[in-house]
Amino acid sequence: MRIGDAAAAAGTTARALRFYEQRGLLPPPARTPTGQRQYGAADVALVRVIRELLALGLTIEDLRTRADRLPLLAQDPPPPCGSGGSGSSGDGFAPVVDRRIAALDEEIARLTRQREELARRASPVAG
Amino acid sequence: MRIGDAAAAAGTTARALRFYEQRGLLPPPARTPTGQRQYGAADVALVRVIRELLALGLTIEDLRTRADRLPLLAQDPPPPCGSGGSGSSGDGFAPVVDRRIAALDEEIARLTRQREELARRASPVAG
DNA sequence: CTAACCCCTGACCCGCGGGTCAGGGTCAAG
DNA sequence: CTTGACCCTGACCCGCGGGTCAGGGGTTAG
Repeated sequence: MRIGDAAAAAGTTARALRFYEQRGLLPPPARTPTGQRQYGAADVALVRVIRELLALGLTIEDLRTRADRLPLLAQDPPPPCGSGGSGSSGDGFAPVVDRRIAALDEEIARLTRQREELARRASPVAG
Repeated sequence: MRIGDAAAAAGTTARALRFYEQRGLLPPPARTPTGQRQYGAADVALVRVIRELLALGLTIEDLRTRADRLPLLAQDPPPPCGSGGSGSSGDGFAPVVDRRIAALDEEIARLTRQREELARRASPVAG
């Protein structure tokens, strides 16, 4: 499977796959003798996981530092929960997920304050 | 008043004042014979208004297209309400404020969905 | 007069997740 | 063999509100 097909199968672009590889999220795939990247179904599943986590607001750097654990999340049945307390799979993602949730709470509160202040100015019922 | 003092009085930096001037938010001030910018109290008040509106999420472009109306907002008593319906002062800001509020609502909803999805994954009570 | 600070313009830098081009090589079908 | 679609790398571009640097000149207290 060449990069364009793999990208389409994962719902993204070839550029994104090269970018993830360059940033260390995606392991360098095998190459044909002429240098073209070759992907398999597992790679496509991995890319889907990466995009899902990015869409949830984790950063490239968050994923890069835990790139070795990403394939575990890509398996159809998530691995059985270990003794880890708050992780989604006993993996190392709990800290970054917790930080992201905290950042989201802060951001939501900030935007809510902005919204209220703007609404107050737009209709000065008591102001 | 030179730029550094005006910036400090408005709670920002000299760089920001030059930037606002370059983008057309702030009228070009008088200059000394040697080219240094000279500001007055009205300019400082205007800069305060600009920063307030930027902090509420309006863009440089939003303010640029209405730069002529900004000084009205800088006056201590806001001008009496005209016949304009939903404006904060019968000015032309209502449209951009409404758009910004809508954008905020959308963004808040998006972040809230992200937060819920992350929380769901972090503690899979019913995954 | 000199030191220390201020100001001038113009240009590049930040984060962040890629998009888009430029200039070339490769693959599959006709 | 040619054509068209695809792939390669490297480099610059986006938004956005400025920060920071570079190289030069102004200003003011001692």
